[in-house]
Amino acid sequence: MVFSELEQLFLFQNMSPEEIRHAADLFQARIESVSKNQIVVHAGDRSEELCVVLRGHLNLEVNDHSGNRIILGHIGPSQCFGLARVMVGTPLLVNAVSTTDSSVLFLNLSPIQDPRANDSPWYRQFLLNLLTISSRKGEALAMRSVHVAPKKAQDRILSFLHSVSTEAGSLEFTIPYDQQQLADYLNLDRSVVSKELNRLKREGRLWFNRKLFILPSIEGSDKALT
Amino acid sequence: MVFSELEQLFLFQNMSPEEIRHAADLFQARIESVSKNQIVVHAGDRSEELCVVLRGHLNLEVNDHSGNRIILGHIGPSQCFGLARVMVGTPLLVNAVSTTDSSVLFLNLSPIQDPRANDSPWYRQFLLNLLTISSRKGEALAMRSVHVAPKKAQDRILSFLHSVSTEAGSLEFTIPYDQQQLADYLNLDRSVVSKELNRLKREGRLWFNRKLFILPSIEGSDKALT
DNA sequence: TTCTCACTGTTGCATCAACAACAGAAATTT
DNA sequence: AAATTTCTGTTGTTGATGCAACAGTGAGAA
Repeated sequence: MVFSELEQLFLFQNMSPEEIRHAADLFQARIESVSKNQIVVHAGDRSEELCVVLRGHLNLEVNDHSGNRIILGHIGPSQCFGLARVMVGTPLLVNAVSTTDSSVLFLNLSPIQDPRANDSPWYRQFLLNLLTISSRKGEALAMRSVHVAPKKAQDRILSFLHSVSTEAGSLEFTIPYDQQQLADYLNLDRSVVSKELNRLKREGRLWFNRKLFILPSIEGSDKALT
Repeated sequence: MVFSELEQLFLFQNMSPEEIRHAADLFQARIESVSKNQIVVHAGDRSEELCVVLRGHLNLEVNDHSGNRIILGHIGPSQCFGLARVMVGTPLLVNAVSTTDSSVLFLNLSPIQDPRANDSPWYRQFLLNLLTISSRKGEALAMRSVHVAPKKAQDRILSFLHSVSTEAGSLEFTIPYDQQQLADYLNLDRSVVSKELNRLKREGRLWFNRKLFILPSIEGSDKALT
């Protein structure tokens, strides 16, 4: 177990290496390597483990009962998922699918509910970190809901791209999805995504190549992209 | 301030009346009454208050930049919202709109982040309760994402209704939305919702009146509703 | 009771996304 | 380098949804 990389995680923010070691011990921390396109955790899973991505990328996917794929979000390095099922006790709603080779940290949080377990001084900080993480996840889901809301494909795409641009703090950015995945994230057909992206490119309203995007500096006035 | 009703809240689960009093004091608890159709908290609000509905009903709404209304969810008695903005520090994404006369408890959570603030024994329990609440909110948002995903209006409606039925533990249940609100929740046009609901009723696949719904006991075999 | 207003039912039309299908380009693999 | 696979671009057709508009119904207020 390499503890040094754990210190970088937001999950352990404001905790000393010693405290992190305690936590890792209490929660039976283990690290797993997974190759591309594996289901890291299956929907319906009931284990009480929190999953933290150390390296690589995962998508959270639901398989509609009509067989369609819904992508609810993306989990990058230092982000995590699976908290809700520990706290609420419901089975995992999504498949967590690796889109690259990845390594994932698993923490069994069952002791978290046990009243006798902890008066450790770090415990309070750890709960605060979890709370922040959970809140961020909620915000991300709410943002997706907003991106998916517009009736027209163009508006959905632009809503998403502007959001990513803002988060990145730059007009040039990469998105974590290829076109098919973007379509599944925005609840659109892939052909429509391709069509609209290329229309926007033709009209000079953005430039893109694969997962790299550039938005014009001032909306509608910059023809440098054409 | 009526503390007795606070003891019923999940937020204060496993806390003694004394501890609840302490918490209410620390977080400057106050209760506000609001009449129907008021915006209880505006989108963009940056206060650090957690809001708990004591009586009445609120909807969480976003106003699309195209002027369309998106309903992200419903807040009933003992449920709460506004946690994310306290933890993450982002302005509130939604308007919280009362759909009935309501009373709302406000708790200023700013001290939650302050390390010196608390070694109170109840603090850990309070954080756990917040964590559970936050997780539930996330689950609700994820469920909505699934309900909104199907391409056909019928499937969205049935996905939502079955979900409410399951939560209610009964085939007879009421939904917290009228037709226009349901349409905004499912990202559909109201005329389509009306059309599809009545088609389903005609086909005996459900019965409804206003906000009351009844689903047949065995999918597709029960004609008692016709 | 009557009046008013909010909610619901229904229609026609135009539009846009879904779907299937294929061709070309780019990236991996061998 | 060649081969294979994955991703992207593009095209028709179809059908469902969006939209606007109005009528009917029921609930609540005066």
